[in-house]
Amino acid sequence: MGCRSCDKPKMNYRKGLWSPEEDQRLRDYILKHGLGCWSAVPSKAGLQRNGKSCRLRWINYLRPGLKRGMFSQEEEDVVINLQAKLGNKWSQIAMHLPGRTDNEVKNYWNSYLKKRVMGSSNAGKSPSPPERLASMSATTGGGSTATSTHGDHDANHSGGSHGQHAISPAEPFVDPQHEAKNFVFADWMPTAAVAAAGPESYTMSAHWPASTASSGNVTPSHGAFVGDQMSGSSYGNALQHHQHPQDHHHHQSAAAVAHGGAGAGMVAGGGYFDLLNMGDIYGGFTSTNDDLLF
DNA sequence: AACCGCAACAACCGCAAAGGG
DNA sequence: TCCCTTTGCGGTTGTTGCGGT
Repeated sequence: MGCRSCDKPKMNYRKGLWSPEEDQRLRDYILKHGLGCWSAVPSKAGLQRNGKSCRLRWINYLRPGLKRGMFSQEEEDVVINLQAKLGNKWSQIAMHLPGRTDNEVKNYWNSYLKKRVMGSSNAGKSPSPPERLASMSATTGGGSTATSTHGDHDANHSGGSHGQHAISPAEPFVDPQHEAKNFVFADWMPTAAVAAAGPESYTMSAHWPASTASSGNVTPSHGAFVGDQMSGSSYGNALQHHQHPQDHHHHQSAAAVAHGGAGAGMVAGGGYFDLLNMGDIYGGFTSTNDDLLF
Protein backbone atom coordinates (compact mmCIF):
# COMPACT_ATOMS: atom_id res chain seq x y z
CA MET A 1 0.00 0.00 0.00
CA GLY A 2 2.35 2.59 1.18
CA CYS A 3 4.17 3.96 -1.75
CA ARG A 4 6.68 6.44 -0.57
CA SER A 5 8.30 6.57 -3.90
CA CYS A 6 5.15 8.22 -5.03
CA ASP A 7 5.65 11.18 -2.80
CA LYS A 8 4.82 14.34 -4.51
CA PRO A 9 4.49 17.95 -3.61
CA LYS A 10 1.10 19.15 -2.57
CA MET A 11 -0.66 20.99 -5.30
CA ASN A 12 -3.96 22.45 -6.15
CA TYR A 13 -5.91 19.69 -7.68
CA ARG A 14 -8.55 20.25 -10.21
CA LYS A 15 -12.03 19.25 -9.22
CA GLY A 16 -15.30 18.75 -10.89
CA LEU A 17 -16.21 17.02 -14.05
CA TRP A 18 -13.59 15.42 -16.12
CA SER A 19 -12.88 16.80 -19.50
CA PRO A 20 -12.42 14.50 -22.48
CA GLU A 21 -8.79 15.46 -22.57
CA GLU A 22 -8.32 14.38 -19.02
CA ASP A 23 -10.06 11.13 -19.68
CA GLN A 24 -7.86 10.57 -22.64
CA ARG A 25 -4.74 11.22 -20.65
CA LEU A 26 -5.79 8.87 -17.94
CA ARG A 27 -6.72 6.16 -20.37
CA ASP A 28 -3.55 6.53 -22.27
CA TYR A 29 -1.49 6.44 -19.17
CA ILE A 30 -3.11 3.35 -17.76
CA LEU A 31 -3.10 1.57 -21.06
CA LYS A 32 0.53 2.29 -21.31
CA HIS A 33 1.64 1.66 -17.77
CA GLY A 34 -1.10 -0.36 -16.23
CA LEU A 35 -2.48 0.13 -12.80
CA GLY A 36 -0.05 0.98 -10.13
CA CYS A 37 0.33 3.66 -7.56
CA TRP A 38 -2.62 5.93 -7.99
CA SER A 39 -1.00 8.77 -6.19
CA ALA A 40 1.64 8.80 -8.85
CA VAL A 41 -0.75 8.68 -11.75
CA PRO A 42 -1.72 12.34 -11.88
CA SER A 43 1.76 13.66 -12.18
CA LYS A 44 2.91 10.96 -14.53
CA ALA A 45 -0.16 11.28 -16.66
CA GLY A 46 0.01 15.02 -16.64
CA LEU A 47 -3.23 15.46 -14.80
CA GLN A 48 -4.02 18.07 -12.24
CA ARG A 49 -6.13 15.67 -10.29
CA ASN A 50 -5.38 13.79 -7.17
CA GLY A 51 -4.85 10.10 -7.29
CA LYS A 52 -8.08 9.44 -5.60
CA SER A 53 -9.98 11.25 -8.24
CA CYS A 54 -8.13 9.40 -10.97
CA ARG A 55 -8.87 6.11 -9.37
CA LEU A 56 -12.52 6.92 -9.06
CA ARG A 57 -12.70 8.08 -12.61
CA TRP A 58 -11.06 4.95 -13.84
CA ILE A 59 -13.15 2.61 -11.77
CA ASN A 60 -16.44 4.26 -12.43
CA TYR A 61 -16.00 5.31 -15.96
CA LEU A 62 -12.96 4.40 -17.91
CA ARG A 63 -12.33 0.90 -16.74
CA PRO A 64 -12.76 -1.75 -19.38
CA GLY A 65 -15.79 -3.90 -19.16
CA LEU A 66 -18.07 -1.41 -17.62
CA LYS A 67 -21.60 -1.98 -18.57
CA ARG A 68 -23.66 1.10 -18.88
CA GLY A 69 -27.28 1.53 -19.40
CA MET A 70 -30.37 0.56 -17.63
CA PHE A 71 -30.39 -2.16 -15.10
CA SER A 72 -32.10 -5.25 -16.28
CA GLN A 73 -34.88 -6.74 -14.26
CA GLU A 74 -32.48 -9.42 -13.19
CA GLU A 75 -29.95 -6.91 -12.03
CA GLU A 76 -32.58 -5.04 -10.14
CA ASP A 77 -33.58 -8.20 -8.40
CA VAL A 78 -30.01 -8.88 -7.48
CA VAL A 79 -29.58 -5.43 -6.07
CA ILE A 80 -32.78 -5.58 -4.12
CA ASN A 81 -32.07 -9.00 -2.74
CA LEU A 82 -28.50 -8.30 -1.85
CA GLN A 83 -29.31 -4.96 -0.38
CA ALA A 84 -31.81 -6.62 1.86
CA LYS A 85 -29.29 -9.25 2.74
CA LEU A 86 -26.10 -7.25 2.99
CA GLY A 87 -27.29 -3.77 3.58
CA ASN A 88 -25.53 -0.92 1.86
CA LYS A 89 -22.49 -2.94 0.97
CA TRP A 90 -22.41 -1.55 -2.50
CA SER A 91 -19.06 -2.92 -3.43
CA GLN A 92 -20.16 -6.39 -2.49
CA ILE A 93 -23.41 -6.01 -4.31
CA ALA A 94 -21.60 -4.71 -7.32
CA MET A 95 -19.47 -7.82 -7.33
CA HIS A 96 -22.56 -9.74 -8.25
CA LEU A 97 -23.27 -7.43 -11.11
CA PRO A 98 -20.54 -7.75 -13.65
CA GLY A 99 -19.80 -4.49 -15.29
CA ARG A 100 -21.53 -2.43 -12.69
CA THR A 101 -19.69 -0.26 -10.26
CA ASP A 102 -20.52 0.22 -6.66
CA ASN A 103 -21.15 3.84 -7.37
CA GLU A 104 -23.56 3.01 -10.08
CA VAL A 105 -25.38 0.50 -7.95
CA LYS A 106 -25.51 2.94 -5.12
CA ASN A 107 -26.85 5.70 -7.29
CA TYR A 108 -29.38 3.44 -8.84
CA TRP A 109 -30.54 2.30 -5.47
CA ASN A 110 -30.77 5.77 -4.06
CA SER A 111 -32.48 7.27 -7.03
CA TYR A 112 -34.88 4.56 -7.87
CA LEU A 113 -34.79 1.19 -6.25
CA LYS A 114 -35.06 2.48 -2.74
CA LYS A 115 -38.25 4.25 -3.56
CA ARG A 116 -39.50 1.31 -5.41
CA VAL A 117 -38.81 -1.05 -2.57
CA MET A 118 -40.36 1.34 -0.10
CA GLY A 119 -43.24 1.77 -2.42
CA SER A 120 -43.72 -1.91 -2.89
CA SER A 121 -44.20 -2.25 0.79
CA ASN A 122 -47.11 0.06 0.31
CA ALA A 123 -49.56 -2.25 -1.35
CA GLY A 124 -47.08 -3.08 -4.00
CA LYS A 125 -47.77 0.12 -5.74
CA SER A 126 -44.27 0.68 -6.83
CA PRO A 127 -43.31 3.90 -8.45
CA SER A 128 -42.78 2.37 -11.76
CA PRO A 129 -39.89 3.65 -13.80
CA PRO A 130 -42.08 4.21 -16.76
CA GLU A 131 -43.44 7.22 -15.03
CA ARG A 132 -40.27 8.96 -15.74
CA LEU A 133 -39.34 6.94 -18.70
CA ALA A 134 -42.43 8.03 -20.46
CA SER A 135 -41.36 11.58 -20.30
CA MET A 136 -37.76 10.77 -20.80
CA SER A 137 -38.24 8.79 -23.88
CA ALA A 138 -40.07 11.65 -25.34
CA THR A 139 -36.97 13.68 -25.06
CA THR A 140 -33.41 12.92 -25.74
CA GLY A 141 -32.96 10.63 -22.88
CA GLY A 142 -33.92 12.87 -20.18
CA GLY A 143 -32.21 12.99 -16.93
CA SER A 144 -28.82 12.95 -18.34
CA THR A 145 -27.09 15.69 -16.63
CA ALA A 146 -23.88 17.32 -16.15
CA THR A 147 -22.57 13.98 -16.08
CA SER A 148 -24.06 13.50 -19.35
CA THR A 149 -20.95 15.00 -20.37
CA HIS A 150 -20.10 11.45 -20.62
CA GLY A 151 -23.00 11.06 -22.48
CA ASP A 152 -23.96 7.90 -23.99
CA HIS A 153 -23.81 6.09 -20.74
CA ASP A 154 -25.96 8.55 -19.10
CA ALA A 155 -28.23 8.72 -21.96
CA ASN A 156 -28.73 5.06 -21.62
CA HIS A 157 -29.03 5.38 -17.98
CA SER A 158 -31.37 8.14 -17.53
CA GLY A 159 -33.93 6.79 -19.76
CA GLY A 160 -32.90 3.30 -19.44
CA SER A 161 -32.50 2.69 -15.84
CA HIS A 162 -36.12 3.26 -15.44
CA GLY A 163 -37.22 1.31 -18.33
CA GLN A 164 -37.91 -1.86 -16.59
CA HIS A 165 -41.37 -1.88 -17.99
CA ALA A 166 -39.77 -2.19 -21.31
CA ILE A 167 -38.61 -5.62 -20.41
CA SER A 168 -41.19 -7.40 -22.32
CA PRO A 169 -40.82 -10.76 -23.87
CA ALA A 170 -43.24 -9.64 -26.45
CA GLU A 171 -41.01 -6.84 -27.37
CA PRO A 172 -37.58 -8.25 -27.83
CA PHE A 173 -36.11 -5.13 -29.21
CA VAL A 174 -32.58 -5.77 -30.19
CA ASP A 175 -30.48 -3.17 -31.77
CA PRO A 176 -26.86 -4.18 -31.81
CA GLN A 177 -25.78 -0.75 -32.72
CA HIS A 178 -27.39 0.65 -29.65
CA GLU A 179 -26.50 -2.12 -27.39
CA ALA A 180 -22.90 -1.56 -28.05
CA LYS A 181 -23.28 1.80 -26.47
CA ASN A 182 -23.86 0.23 -23.17
CA PHE A 183 -20.20 -0.24 -22.77
CA VAL A 184 -17.79 2.42 -22.08
CA PHE A 185 -15.10 0.08 -23.07
CA ALA A 186 -16.49 0.02 -26.50
CA ASP A 187 -16.36 3.75 -26.49
CA TRP A 188 -12.74 4.16 -26.23
CA MET A 189 -11.06 0.86 -26.71
CA PRO A 190 -10.88 0.90 -30.44
CA THR A 191 -8.93 4.08 -30.45
CA ALA A 192 -7.13 3.85 -27.20
CA ALA A 193 -6.00 0.33 -27.72
CA VAL A 194 -4.78 1.18 -31.11
CA ALA A 195 -2.90 4.03 -29.65
CA ALA A 196 -1.36 1.78 -27.09
CA ALA A 197 -0.68 -1.27 -29.12
CA GLY A 198 -0.35 0.20 -32.50
CA PRO A 199 -2.87 0.01 -35.25
CA GLU A 200 -1.36 -3.03 -36.79
CA SER A 201 -1.33 -5.08 -33.70
CA TYR A 202 -4.79 -4.29 -32.57
CA THR A 203 -7.65 -6.45 -33.47
CA MET A 204 -10.87 -7.06 -31.71
CA SER A 205 -10.51 -10.76 -31.74
CA ALA A 206 -7.06 -10.57 -30.35
CA HIS A 207 -7.90 -8.42 -27.41
CA TRP A 208 -11.42 -9.21 -26.56
CA PRO A 209 -12.92 -12.27 -25.02
CA ALA A 210 -14.04 -14.44 -27.82
CA SER A 211 -17.65 -14.08 -26.93
CA THR A 212 -17.29 -10.39 -27.17
CA ALA A 213 -15.27 -10.25 -30.27
CA SER A 214 -17.69 -12.42 -32.04
CA SER A 215 -20.76 -10.88 -30.64
CA GLY A 216 -20.65 -7.97 -32.91
CA ASN A 217 -21.81 -5.78 -30.12
CA VAL A 218 -18.65 -3.88 -29.92
CA THR A 219 -19.10 -1.67 -32.82
CA PRO A 220 -16.60 0.80 -33.99
CA SER A 221 -19.38 3.16 -34.76
CA HIS A 222 -19.49 4.29 -31.24
CA GLY A 223 -15.82 4.54 -30.98
CA ALA A 224 -15.92 6.73 -33.97
CA PHE A 225 -18.26 8.94 -32.15
CA VAL A 226 -15.88 9.21 -29.32
CA GLY A 227 -13.37 10.42 -31.72
CA ASP A 228 -15.70 13.14 -32.71
CA GLN A 229 -16.51 13.78 -29.18
CA MET A 230 -12.94 14.18 -28.25
CA SER A 231 -12.31 16.65 -30.91
CA GLY A 232 -15.55 18.41 -30.36
CA SER A 233 -15.80 21.71 -28.65
CA SER A 234 -18.23 20.52 -26.10
CA TYR A 235 -18.08 17.22 -24.45
CA GLY A 236 -21.55 17.52 -23.13
CA ASN A 237 -23.15 18.77 -26.25
CA ALA A 238 -21.65 16.15 -28.37
CA LEU A 239 -22.92 13.51 -26.11
CA GLN A 240 -26.28 14.96 -25.78
CA HIS A 241 -26.63 14.89 -29.46
CA HIS A 242 -25.69 11.33 -29.25
CA GLN A 243 -28.40 10.47 -26.88
CA HIS A 244 -30.95 8.32 -28.45
CA PRO A 245 -34.58 8.32 -27.55
CA GLN A 246 -34.58 4.60 -27.85
CA ASP A 247 -31.68 4.05 -25.61
CA HIS A 248 -33.95 2.78 -22.95
CA HIS A 249 -34.46 -0.27 -25.01
CA HIS A 250 -30.91 -1.33 -24.85
CA HIS A 251 -31.09 -3.51 -21.90
CA GLN A 252 -34.35 -5.01 -22.38
CA SER A 253 -32.72 -7.39 -24.68
CA ALA A 254 -30.14 -8.07 -22.06
CA ALA A 255 -32.89 -8.66 -19.64
CA ALA A 256 -34.64 -10.84 -22.07
CA VAL A 257 -31.49 -12.83 -22.41
CA ALA A 258 -31.16 -13.06 -18.72
CA HIS A 259 -34.70 -14.11 -18.30
CA GLY A 260 -34.26 -16.45 -21.10
CA GLY A 261 -32.06 -18.47 -18.86
CA ALA A 262 -28.56 -17.28 -19.40
CA GLY A 263 -27.99 -18.65 -15.98
CA ALA A 264 -24.33 -18.17 -15.55
CA GLY A 265 -24.70 -14.47 -15.72
CA MET A 266 -27.17 -11.93 -16.66
CA VAL A 267 -25.33 -11.00 -19.72
CA ALA A 268 -22.79 -13.69 -20.14
CA GLY A 269 -23.51 -15.78 -23.08
CA GLY A 270 -26.18 -13.48 -24.21
CA GLY A 271 -24.20 -12.02 -26.97
CA TYR A 272 -22.83 -9.27 -24.83
CA PHE A 273 -19.48 -8.96 -23.33
CA ASP A 274 -18.68 -11.92 -21.33
CA LEU A 275 -18.61 -9.74 -18.33
CA LEU A 276 -17.91 -12.56 -16.04
CA ASN A 277 -14.49 -12.48 -17.47
CA MET A 278 -14.04 -8.86 -16.96
CA GLY A 279 -12.52 -9.39 -13.61
CA ASP A 280 -9.69 -10.98 -15.43
CA ILE A 281 -9.54 -8.04 -17.65
CA TYR A 282 -9.27 -5.70 -14.77
CA GLY A 283 -6.64 -7.92 -13.38
CA GLY A 284 -4.93 -7.66 -16.68
CA PHE A 285 -4.14 -4.09 -15.94
CA THR A 286 -1.19 -4.83 -13.89
CA SER A 287 1.90 -3.17 -14.98
CA THR A 288 2.80 -3.61 -18.53
CA ASN A 289 1.28 -3.45 -21.89
CA ASP A 290 2.00 -7.08 -22.23
CA ASP A 291 -0.60 -7.68 -19.66
CA LEU A 292 -3.24 -5.89 -21.56
CA LEU A 293 -4.74 -8.88 -23.12
CA PHE A 294 -8.38 -8.26 -23.50
C1' DA B 1 -40.75 32.92 -21.06
C1' DA B 2 -39.46 32.34 -16.49
C1' DC B 3 -39.35 29.99 -12.45
C1' DC B 4 -39.46 25.98 -9.47
C1' DG B 5 -39.04 21.31 -8.02
C1' DC B 6 -37.54 16.84 -9.09
C1' DA B 7 -34.58 13.29 -10.85
C1' DA B 8 -30.26 11.42 -12.11
C1' DC B 9 -25.63 10.57 -11.41
C1' DA B 10 -20.70 11.92 -11.40
C1' DA B 11 -17.70 13.46 -8.20
C1' DC B 12 -16.26 14.74 -3.65
C1' DC B 13 -15.51 13.89 1.26
C1' DG B 14 -14.36 11.47 5.29
C1' DC B 15 -13.27 7.38 7.47
C1' DA B 16 -11.28 2.85 8.06
C1' DA B 17 -8.49 -0.87 6.49
C1' DA B 18 -4.34 -2.44 4.40
C1' DG B 19 0.38 -2.56 3.90
C1' DG B 20 5.24 -0.95 3.53
C1' DG B 21 9.20 1.15 5.94
C1' DT C 1 5.09 -2.35 16.74
C1' DC C 2 4.22 2.10 15.25
C1' DC C 3 3.75 5.51 11.81
C1' DC C 4 2.58 7.04 7.48
C1' DT C 5 0.60 6.63 3.00
C1' DT C 6 -2.44 4.57 -0.19
C1' DT C 7 -6.53 2.38 -1.28
C1' DG C 8 -11.31 1.17 -0.85
C1' DC C 9 -15.82 2.10 0.60
C1' DG C 10 -20.09 4.40 1.75
C1' DG C 11 -22.47 8.71 2.42
C1' DT C 12 -23.31 13.04 0.64
C1' DT C 13 -23.17 16.97 -2.36
C1' DG C 14 -23.22 19.59 -6.68
C1' DT C 15 -24.59 20.19 -11.23
C1' DT C 16 -27.56 19.88 -14.94
C1' DG C 17 -31.70 18.85 -17.67
C1' DC C 18 -36.52 18.24 -17.84
C1' DG C 19 -41.38 18.73 -16.87
C1' DG C 20 -44.87 21.29 -14.73
C1' DT C 21 -46.89 25.55 -13.42
